[in-house]
Amino acid sequence: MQYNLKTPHNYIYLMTLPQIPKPTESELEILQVLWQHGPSTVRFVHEELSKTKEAGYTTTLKIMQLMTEKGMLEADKSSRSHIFKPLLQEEDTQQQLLSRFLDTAFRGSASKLVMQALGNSRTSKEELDEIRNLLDKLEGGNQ
Amino acid sequence: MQYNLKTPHNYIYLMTLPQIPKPTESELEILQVLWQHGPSTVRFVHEELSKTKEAGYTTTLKIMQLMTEKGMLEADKSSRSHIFKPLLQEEDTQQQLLSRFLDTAFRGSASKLVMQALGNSRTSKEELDEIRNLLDKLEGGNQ
DNA sequence: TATTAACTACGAAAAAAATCGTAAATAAAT
DNA sequence: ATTTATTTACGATTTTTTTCGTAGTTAATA
Repeated sequence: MQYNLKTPHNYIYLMTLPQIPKPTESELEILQVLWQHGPSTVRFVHEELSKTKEAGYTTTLKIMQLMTEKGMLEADKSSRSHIFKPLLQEEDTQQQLLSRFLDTAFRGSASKLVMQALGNSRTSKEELDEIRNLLDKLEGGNQ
Repeated sequence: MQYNLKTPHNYIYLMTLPQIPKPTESELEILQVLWQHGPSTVRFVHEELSKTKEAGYTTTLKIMQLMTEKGMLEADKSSRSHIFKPLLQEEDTQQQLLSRFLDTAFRGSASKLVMQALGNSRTSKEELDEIRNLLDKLEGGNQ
């Protein structure tokens, strides 16, 4: 089952669904690999993580097994190398994390966060234009 | 001593300063109170936190003491109720947390983060204009 | 002055995350 | 058919973070 919070009547699901705990940083790293590359084996995920991080294979395995217990992943065990797919949607999770991060790190000020994010990272002209479009839309509808 | 990463020659300090560990979420909550209200007693911080959170007084005390050991806070012990002030600057810390969050949650895509942040929080016209100004500046200097 | 209240110090424990070793099973290679 | 390699299962340990109780000190109050 996928937790897609954007289906119609999602408020009903939101109330009845078991609460998905916030992924830890290690869990998020694993989710990123799965979101980016699709359902994968532990081996693959571990290789990906090893590019930027030092960790034992069984550590990655263990975390992924725990994530499965927690309902974050689903394991297809039909072949020997189990294939894990994320049950959390990337955007939903990002939204959830962002809203929390915004509160704890920026005391809820989205504009401060945005200013810092833009100020300190090279963002392409295309992306900046995209943001400008969004601004237009927002200012139009706002007041 | 204040860790102001924006002083001249900060690269020298950056290399010689002991590494300040990333504050945990509880630590960040405490820092927020201190940043917002200035140097404060444990009692005050604890009262503030209690508005939104359940926790024992000694818990807050302990965390603040640990933060002092770690070099995040400085305690003025001249009066009985110690007065703690943050040694981490708000903006520096936010920048550090943001850059990490950007990587782990948004795989480094600032524009995605910005779009989601703006899309899902009511931001005033004034703030939107401020962001637009920044966009202008960025696109000017970019290419 | 005696009692009560508010603090800090400190240790210990509980909870949450991450790490790792080893055994058992399965597949692949020789 | 053996041997070797890969994989999962699982328990145990370590590390980090949070929580709390208690003792001792200082200040305030009766």
